[in-house]
Amino acid sequence: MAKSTEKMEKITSLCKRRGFIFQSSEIYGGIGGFWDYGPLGVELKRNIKDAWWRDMVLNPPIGPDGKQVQMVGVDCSLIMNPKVWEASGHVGGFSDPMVDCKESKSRYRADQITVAIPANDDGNAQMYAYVSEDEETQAKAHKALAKYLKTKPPLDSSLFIEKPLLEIPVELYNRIVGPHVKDAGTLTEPREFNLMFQTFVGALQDSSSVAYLRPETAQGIFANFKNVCDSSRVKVPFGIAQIGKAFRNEINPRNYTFRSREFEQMEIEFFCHDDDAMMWWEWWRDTRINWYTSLGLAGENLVPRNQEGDELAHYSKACTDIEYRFPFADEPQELEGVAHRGCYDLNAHQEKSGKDLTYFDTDRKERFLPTVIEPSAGADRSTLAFITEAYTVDESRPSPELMKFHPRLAPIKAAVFPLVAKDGLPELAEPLYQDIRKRWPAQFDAKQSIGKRYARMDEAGTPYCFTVDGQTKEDNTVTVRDRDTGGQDRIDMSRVIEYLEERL
RNA sequence: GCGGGUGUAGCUCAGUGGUAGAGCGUCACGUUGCCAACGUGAAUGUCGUGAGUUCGAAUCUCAUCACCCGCUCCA
Repeated sequence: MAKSTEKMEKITSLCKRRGFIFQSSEIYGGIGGFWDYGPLGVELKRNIKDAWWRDMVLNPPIGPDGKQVQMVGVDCSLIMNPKVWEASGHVGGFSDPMVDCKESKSRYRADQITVAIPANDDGNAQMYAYVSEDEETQAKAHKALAKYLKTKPPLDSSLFIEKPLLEIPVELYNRIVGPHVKDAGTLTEPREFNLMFQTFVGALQDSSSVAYLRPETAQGIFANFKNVCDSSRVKVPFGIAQIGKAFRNEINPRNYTFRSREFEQMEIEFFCHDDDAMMWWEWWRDTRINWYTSLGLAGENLVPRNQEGDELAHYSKACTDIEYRFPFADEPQELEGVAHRGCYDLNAHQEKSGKDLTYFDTDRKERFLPTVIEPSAGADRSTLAFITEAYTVDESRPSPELMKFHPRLAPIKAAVFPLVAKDGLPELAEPLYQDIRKRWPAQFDAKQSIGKRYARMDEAGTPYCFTVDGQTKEDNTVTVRDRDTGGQDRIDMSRVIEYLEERL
């Protein structure tokens, strides 16, 4: 087994054991692509989302123009008018039924397959499928059918009929020879490959009530562009941010929580004049990279990658994927995309809705459709990256596994221990604990040996442990122990809050 | 979606047809008193799920679900 796989298994095991991440509905055998956060995981993820909101929305860095960056937030519904997804391009084009060929591993659009059937079909005859309007596979199918009918090509048109694949009952598929194979029965039944989750709005479940769980949070922002402009006194350039759940029916969920079917996004749509767009794009790219770095995703594992040429959407001028080297893959995997989207989205919604979404810039005396820069981050992917980055094995320690979370992200900020559970030490430690927990998530532990308690906190990633001992009774000092070094300092008990404040 | 592997206690795993196990963790009591210490005791299992074969299935067969690995896919 690869070393990296072993590391990933150690991480998943610790995450389960300590209550970071559980498989969804585990007692019923789980469900593919869905995950739950446990008591420590929910704090960690919440800290990540809070840090993002604080650092990007409430107090973003100074902009590339030297001015404060205007940011506001929204929280949109998961289900929107289905026309939103028609405008965005998520419906249509990708909802065709597909058939797979088990033998050739090819995948075809079912409505593009034609089947040649012997005219004198006795109920057992082989049928030959080809890709409609594809001369090569058509010729191959006709030739094979001629051979099957024991006649010489060219095949007489009276000897066979042709039907679209979708008009042939699925029960007969075992008699169909696929376009790129020699034997019958390799085609699967047609399946929908639309990755959007469908649901129904209202109690009557018919086609008029079909709706979708959003596959991204971005469209709620675009749909509310005008509302935000009209209600919040923002002026272009400005950004709208949203954190929320999104859903995609991933064909193949994999790699722990990385490719989940239900996931949370942290998205910004930043609206600016096209003239300034590249400047803002570069600024957001750098800002986002710095954000990850400042919270501990430093070094070689964080890899910005510029999309080039064909990879870029046709409307996009630039896009950088911020990627991370996870232990489960050789190639870095995307945490966030910082995309220059032109005015594609607003334009699409303007056309579909018939509503004017242009913006009048009073400084420029110009009416235009703003260009959008979109830093779109995965909250669960970031969480997994921070977990992976924090996971450390130090064989020289009595308890080798520890989580080196950045103090801002640590689920528990501090722990308070009486060195022993007697001699009045718990009574001394208790008020300190009560003091700390008013400000930060903290734990009190008087059970078992002191070493075990430190070790437990190391696994949870708690950066600081305060221990009340015999000397506390004499001079009111406690020891503070650092998670990463194991080193200890003595500080006055009255300085503990101050000590934490300086570091959190 | 295809192929391979795995599934037994919270975690790691042993258990090849005949009473459900170990280590670690958890809890209690005692001891100790700054780094998963020691002793004693305890709790914890739909053996992934469902069918089948059998007098009898964790074990054999089939199906199914989940996870892992390699392809594939990822608008």
